[in-house]
Amino acid sequence: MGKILGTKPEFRTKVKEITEDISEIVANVNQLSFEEIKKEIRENFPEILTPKEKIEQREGFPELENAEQGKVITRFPPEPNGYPHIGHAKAAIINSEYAKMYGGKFILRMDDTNPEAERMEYHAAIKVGLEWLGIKFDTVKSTSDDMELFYEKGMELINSGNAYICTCKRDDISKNRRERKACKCSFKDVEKNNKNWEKMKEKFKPGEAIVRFRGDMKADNAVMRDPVLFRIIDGKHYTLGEKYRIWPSYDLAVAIEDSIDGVTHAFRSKEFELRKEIIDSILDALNMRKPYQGFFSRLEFKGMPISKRIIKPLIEEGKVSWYDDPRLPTLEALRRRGIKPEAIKKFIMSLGLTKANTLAPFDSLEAFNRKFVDANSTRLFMVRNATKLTVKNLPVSSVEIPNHPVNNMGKRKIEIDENFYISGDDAKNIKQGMQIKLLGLGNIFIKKKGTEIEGEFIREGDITNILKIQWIPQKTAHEIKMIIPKVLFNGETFNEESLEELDVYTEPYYLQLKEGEEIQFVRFGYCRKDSQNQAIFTHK
RNA sequence: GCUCCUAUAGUGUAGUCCGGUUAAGCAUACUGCCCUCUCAAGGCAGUGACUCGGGUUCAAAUCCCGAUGGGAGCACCA
Repeated sequence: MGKILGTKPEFRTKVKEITEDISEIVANVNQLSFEEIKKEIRENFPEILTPKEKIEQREGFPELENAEQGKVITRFPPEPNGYPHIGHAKAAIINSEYAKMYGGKFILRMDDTNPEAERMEYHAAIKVGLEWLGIKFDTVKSTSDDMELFYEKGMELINSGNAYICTCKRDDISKNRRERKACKCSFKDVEKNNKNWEKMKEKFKPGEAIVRFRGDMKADNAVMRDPVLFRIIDGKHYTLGEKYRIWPSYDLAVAIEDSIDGVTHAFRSKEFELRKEIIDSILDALNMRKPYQGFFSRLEFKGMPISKRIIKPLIEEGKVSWYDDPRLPTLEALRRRGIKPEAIKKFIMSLGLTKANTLAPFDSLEAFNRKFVDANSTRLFMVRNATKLTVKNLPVSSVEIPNHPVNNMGKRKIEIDENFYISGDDAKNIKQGMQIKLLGLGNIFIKKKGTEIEGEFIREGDITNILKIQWIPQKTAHEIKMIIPKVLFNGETFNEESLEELDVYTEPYYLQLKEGEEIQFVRFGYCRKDSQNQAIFTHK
């Protein structure tokens, strides 16, 4: 019924009549046996039997409103006040993808209007992180490049009566906001405001005076209740030093920057949603062009804190090593862990532009990553909880083993004698009298099982349904530390077992791999070579 | 407390604006089978969802009202 009305809209006005017809037909059909129905369909409506065509999935993000090919400008405005993490990646990817989608421009703008928080170190880390992600910008700038412009626009707002200088105490301002009451400063005339503005340049101390936008103290949206436009900060700015002491607030800076930079579409995370109104109001008061503002949900992984507030104490207490600790969701940590930038991008694209809260489990990122990593990670043997195995009658003194099961990644030669290590877990499953296969080597008959195992080479062994295990020759075994990162927090509590460290043996070929290369330890999982003596577990 | 945002399988989402062509698509997870000198990858199949209660309508995941859960804002941070 729905289908009929959907495909033939002309029937919609005659719904009553059709309903009767349909019930009659359905009743008739129901009289028929299953076989008869089948026959009827085959003879008269064979198209029903052909499988449905797959619905085309949209590639990338949804289309934008008011977006013209070649004219979209987006931007990513991080504050250089910390190391970049997966949340930054989301904002950067969404904005840059839209620019790409419409053949437009993408701006990186360091949002540095709070000298107390910002540092060159973070500025650099953000650039490194974005470069690693493969994000390219057409323009790189800093908000602080435009200080003179902010002053000019600030004066304009003061002179047009859209802004005033407030010398109330912080607590009173906050109280008035809550009670939706204007303070006495709001009634000062333009002349007085101009005088106070001059005084802000030297005389007033930080905290004694601020410039406020004349919003609406009665507004339901609390950020509209005369927000701050400028405040005095005496700290040393990381690039401008002590040149300025009056700094624009986020609202003013973002509004003006996006407008003059020609940004057409600005995407920010959801917590800024209420600021849309104030930004539009400021631009209206200045008669400046308003960009479209879009919002998306914050991205966090379950049990992996993003905020410095939580991470910093962990570092100080030595619970995590540094911002690149593989348990953290910083870009540097994800890189060390073996997550590929392409996977991060795909993953973030898959989350879409929803405003619903996202607390993604790490597995979905892992699934994307596995696909990128599988094709070119070297397969190597590695054993843990090593148990000794001696094998008699070996016909060869070395074997060549391919580095990848399907792709041509070369072979490696392993020298062998009768002494091997195998994994303790495998040793447990081995019983006297059984046959096992040492991968790439051949079948072994188990003659004796004790704390050590003794076996004998068999030329023609079983192939199916026997234990196939990896091994390491004792004489060339290379010991490395295997680091297995796990979830940092279970709910609110720190997971004391979040970092497992294993001493394992691997092949000497490990030493020839480049640092940072992805390896799949056979029957264990994907790992990234962190150094000659350490590997980090990426995922299964 | 006030205000705003949000709600689709275990998880993440598509669809919602503009009700019908969807017995709700995809990914991941899980299960089973195939392939396999890895417990990976690959191939095939399967389980599984529209928060709840009203209303409008011939027809509601989709529109309206209410409730409930989750998140955010009420900074001289961004």
